[in-house]
Order: sequence, then C-alpha cells, then structure tokens
Amino acid sequence: MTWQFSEDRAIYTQIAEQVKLRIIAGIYPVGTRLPSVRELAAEASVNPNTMQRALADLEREGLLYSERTSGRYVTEDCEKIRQIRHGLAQSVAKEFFFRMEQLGYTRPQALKLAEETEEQGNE
Amino acid sequence: MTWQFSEDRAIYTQIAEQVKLRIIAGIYPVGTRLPSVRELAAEASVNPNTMQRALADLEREGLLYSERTSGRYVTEDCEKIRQIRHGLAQSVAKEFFFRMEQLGYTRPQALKLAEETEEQGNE
DNA sequence: ACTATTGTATTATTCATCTGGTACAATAAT
DNA sequence: ATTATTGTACCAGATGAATAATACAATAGT
Repeated sequence: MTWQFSEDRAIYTQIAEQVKLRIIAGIYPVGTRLPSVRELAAEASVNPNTMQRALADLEREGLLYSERTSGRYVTEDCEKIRQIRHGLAQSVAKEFFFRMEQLGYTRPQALKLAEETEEQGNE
Repeated sequence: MTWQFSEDRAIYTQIAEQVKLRIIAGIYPVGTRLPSVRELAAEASVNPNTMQRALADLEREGLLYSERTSGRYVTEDCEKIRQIRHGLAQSVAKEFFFRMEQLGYTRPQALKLAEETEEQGNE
C-alpha cells in the first residue's frame, strides 16, 4: 500500500482523506481491523502522532472505532459508508461544475469538455 | 470585491489562485493595472507581505508584471491567458474523473452522475 | 503471572506561515 | 526640488503542523 502527500496541505488531513477513500473503495473492508497506528505510521513514513490524529478524525466521523487494546476497526455500518460515498461523489460533481464556472464554462460546456477529456487522456 | 479563505491551506496560495481566476475571468482585464499591494492587502484583510508573496508567484508564472513605481499590471499576452484557462479546465476535468474513480465510479457512471447533479442542485 | 502489543497522552523541538513594523529605491505628481 | 505612492526587502514574534522521544493503561497471548 502506497502513500503520497502533497506539500500544500497538512499531512494529517491527507491521511484522513486517503484512509476514508480506502474504506469506501473496500481496500479496508467493513468490520476489519486496521494495521496498528505504529505500523501505518511506518508504512506512510510519518510520525505515529500524525497518523493517530488522522485516525482520530475518522473516528469522530464514525467511520472507525477503536477497542482499547486489540486495535482499530472499520465500522460495520455499511449504510453509513454508502451514504458517505454518495455524498462525496455529489461534492466532487458539484465542485467540478463550480470550478468550471469560475473558468467561464457553462454547465453544458463543462460536460462537453469532460466527455472529450474522457475519450482522450487516460494516463 | 470579496475575499474568502479556508483554513486548510496557506493563504498566499489561495490568494494566488483567486487572482489567477480573476484574470482568467476578465475581472482583472488584460493589460490593466491592479490595485496596489497595500490596497489589495487591506481589501483581503491580510498582511501586505502575504499579498506580495502571492503576487510574486503569479509574476513568476508570467501572468503579472510590475513596473517599479507605477504599479502591477496584468500581462497583455492574451494567448497565454487562454492557454492557462484551457490548461486549468483540463486539470479540473481530469481531477473530476480521478476522484470519481477513487470512489469506485467508472467514467460513464461519473458523467451520468454529473448530468443528474447538473439538472438538480443549482444553488 | 508475565510479556508484548494496543491506543493514547505528554513534552520539547523544528519548521513554515502569517503578521506587524520598518525601511529603502524609484518615479509620477506636485 | 519636494512629496506621495509604488514595489520590494528585512526582521522579530506568534501560531500551527509535524517530528521525536517517552510514558502509561489495558488486554490478548503466552
């Protein structure tokens, strides 16, 4: 499992984002145990405190829960995961239109450009 | 002219981004003079140094140039502005697909959801 | 009972960002 | 010539992010 960070945002927010995506994508399946904070931190070449902070955020959101000494687990609430997935997709779509409109594209123009982009660059 | 910043990224990067958008949108038209660093800083409730840093970035990118004492101007290179606009639009479209694929949507599914989102929420 | 592993808390340090204040050089306006 | 405004540079301080190094409580495994 690879971890990549950009430098323009706090790392712990990027970690939280990526872990959330892995849960949604099923890479960390429902109900399963995550690697320990220390393992994940080593994997991401990050301080355990930073990893801890990111995971605590997801816990607050209800996507994770931790059992004191056995480890940290993905929620078993499939419906919650579905909702978050759908909510994120909506946000992504809305942000797409918002940004395109900022650039002076109408919504139909934005869609047209997206379709063209879809056909071409698949790298 | 209003300025809004989120707290998850450095302010000067957000300023650079917003000024770039204003140039592309024609709010700061080609060749015109910008308000002074101090004016813009006051307008955005930001330290002049922060504004200066953001504008210096755009200068490095060739979107602005400054005449020592008369002020700072938008480039007259319309073609450059067009290119940047188009490049940004491409980036936005690619990022849209990238994020949707991370959420487990295929490209056609992503487009479908975008079309639905387009019809509905226009707030 | 003992040990190792778990999440968690604490403290100190480094670093970039941002602010605030000041200063300087160049020149347009007077 | 003088003045005001321009971009620009510099420095000190405050804040938050991230690292580093520990330490502790709880419990599963032995």
